[in-house]
Amino acid sequence: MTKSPGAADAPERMPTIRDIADRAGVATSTVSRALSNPQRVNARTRERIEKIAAELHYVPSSQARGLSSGRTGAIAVLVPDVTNPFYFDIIRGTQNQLKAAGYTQLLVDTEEATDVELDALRKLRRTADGIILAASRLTDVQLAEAARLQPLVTINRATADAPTVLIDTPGAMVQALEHLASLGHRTVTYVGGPTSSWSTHRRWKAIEEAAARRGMDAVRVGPYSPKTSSGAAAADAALGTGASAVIAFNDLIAIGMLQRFRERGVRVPEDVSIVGCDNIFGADFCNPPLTTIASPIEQAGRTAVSMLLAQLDPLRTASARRLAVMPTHLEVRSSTGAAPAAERHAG
Amino acid sequence: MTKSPGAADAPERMPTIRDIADRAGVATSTVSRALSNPQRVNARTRERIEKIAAELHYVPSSQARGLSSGRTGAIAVLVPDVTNPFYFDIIRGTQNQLKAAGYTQLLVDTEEATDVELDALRKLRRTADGIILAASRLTDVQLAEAARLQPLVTINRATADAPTVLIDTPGAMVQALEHLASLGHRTVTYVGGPTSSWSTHRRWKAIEEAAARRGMDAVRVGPYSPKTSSGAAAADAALGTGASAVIAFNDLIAIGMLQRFRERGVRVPEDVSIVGCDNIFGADFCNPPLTTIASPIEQAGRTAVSMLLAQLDPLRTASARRLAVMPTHLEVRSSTGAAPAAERHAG
DNA sequence: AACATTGCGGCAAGCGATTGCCAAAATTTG
DNA sequence: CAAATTTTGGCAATCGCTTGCCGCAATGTT
Repeated sequence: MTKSPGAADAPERMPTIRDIADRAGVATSTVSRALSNPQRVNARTRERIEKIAAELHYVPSSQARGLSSGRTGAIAVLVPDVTNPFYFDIIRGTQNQLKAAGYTQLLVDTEEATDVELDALRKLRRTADGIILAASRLTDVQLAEAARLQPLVTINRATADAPTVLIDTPGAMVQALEHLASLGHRTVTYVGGPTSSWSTHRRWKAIEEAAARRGMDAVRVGPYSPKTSSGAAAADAALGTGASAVIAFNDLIAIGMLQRFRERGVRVPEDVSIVGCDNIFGADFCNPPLTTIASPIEQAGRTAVSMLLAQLDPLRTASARRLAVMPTHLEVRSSTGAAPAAERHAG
Repeated sequence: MTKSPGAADAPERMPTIRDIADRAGVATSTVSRALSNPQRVNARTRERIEKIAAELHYVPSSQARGLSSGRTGAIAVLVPDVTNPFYFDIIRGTQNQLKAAGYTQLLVDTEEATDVELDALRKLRRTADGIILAASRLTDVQLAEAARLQPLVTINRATADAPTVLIDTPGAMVQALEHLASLGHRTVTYVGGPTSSWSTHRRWKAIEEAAARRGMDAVRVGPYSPKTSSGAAAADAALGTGASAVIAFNDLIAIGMLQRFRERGVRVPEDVSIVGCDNIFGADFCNPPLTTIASPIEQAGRTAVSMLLAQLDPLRTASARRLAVMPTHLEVRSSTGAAPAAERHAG
């Protein structure tokens, strides 16, 4: 006896396709087909095989499967910062949809850095069947190259080279401006996000144009890192512009500004109005609750997954949508109010 | 000519260990060793190989590597709800540490459901080298079985069968109680979390005991789902108990309660004091800012990774820590205050 | 100088699936 | 009932890498 029977308490070997084949008295290829290509095999043998597989608690090795088939069953989701609540919503959306489709989600934080992003992308060519790239920091050329090498969908980063899910925040910026104008504001300052962010430029452009159209003044400050901690500097800078209203790149900055304004005794919205962007967790219960630009972010994540999956499926790839634009709207809460008298006279 | 040269714009085949071997004029085994077992090969040949690998932008196939070596290079992190900000901090911590160690993070949402958790665990035996199980809903037996089958570390769920990272919230509950007592509160109600949560029982027990010791009354309401939306019901129930102070299972519920209290015209902290738990994003800027139990959650994630990695490493596995307790402290903000007069007299 | 070590690299057998090709069996067709 | 098809299942080659084993060469030991 080399081993006492029953003492098999060691890291039990997992059953393989072969164990099933032996028990069923068929070849491994038949088992493989029965399990992943059901119509290729007789219904009765398939059932028998499935039964045995279930008894054995068989779980296919995605490794082996991936090696021979080329598919990995995993989709990577790249976000600039896992810390940012905005991406949480995206992650939640992708997670849901991916799980439903039987895919595994690989979560990668690119640290808002282009090189980390490129590096991850390169490594993932092997590991993932496709990529969802949120708020990419890549240049157009880099993005095109990446899209050429692997199936990819971008979120909030338009490109002709890959399907894209856009959140129409620029459109909502116009709403925000109108909202502020109707409250009597004549000048607005935009608190910009990271220079590498495609969105911040889009938003500023939208604001600039809309402001020009309605004869308002718009100035920009920044860039600021999208964190609440940037809010203090942003608030001080905004105050420096003398504007009575500010639109922030995102809610994180806006919430940070709220706190700074309080410290400095600046009342919101009496002295200054502020609108954020993204309607993140917390925007509704901060003090005062933040007027912000809301959109179905989680759905953006889900949509991105659908588009990617369509791209992966040779049958649907042709008919796949290349662009989805998520609607946005201005969620008016208490951080915006009538412009102070001084501002109105100046106008 | 079967193919026009240079027209290789198709999904380029990725270089393999073999391409490198050919160029370097060595066997694939040498390349393999040079790349993943450097001291096993001569420095000069190693350098040569590394150089060629770099030129080719070689990326090893984790699939193939995993298949032959048994290791996958991935660690799965299971959380009950990716939506919950508390887990965000954990995820951030694990993500950091895993990336630093060269591992890939697989994020899985178990939807607070035991069967989903078990199912994921089973599938992951093949896919991941180890598991980090946050706030597991498993029974002791299930957990023991899981730990037997694969390397695993739990967070906030003690068990003798696997290394554990505990956040000492019960300890902080005592602090919270003392804090409330010193403010004149005589009775406190605990708003419980999900029945399947191990933490909620631990916390209640700690409160019960501490309250008994200092002659306070403690009652429990619940269970409630850990979401802000549960706050309304929780707030109403808490009001029903007549207690002047409440300790909530977590900040999510506490923040939801804050909103409900405002709706009902109950002032915080004048009429009722409330303390949360976890110090999540938002606890500092809600209205009023929440007194809560804080701890280095992100570090808990990092520690869990370290413990798991130690377990994976045969050299360190013996010396590995089996238990880490993260310190906690009461972060006093504005949601707690002196007990209303009625309460003080009653005491 | 003869022998024992050690260092370095190659050979080849897997790891667990998938899949192209082929042949036997079952079914349809003329 | 034979020929033509279609089903069904097996064989065996891969996928890209790791690793045990072996042997040669270089170094170290008396």
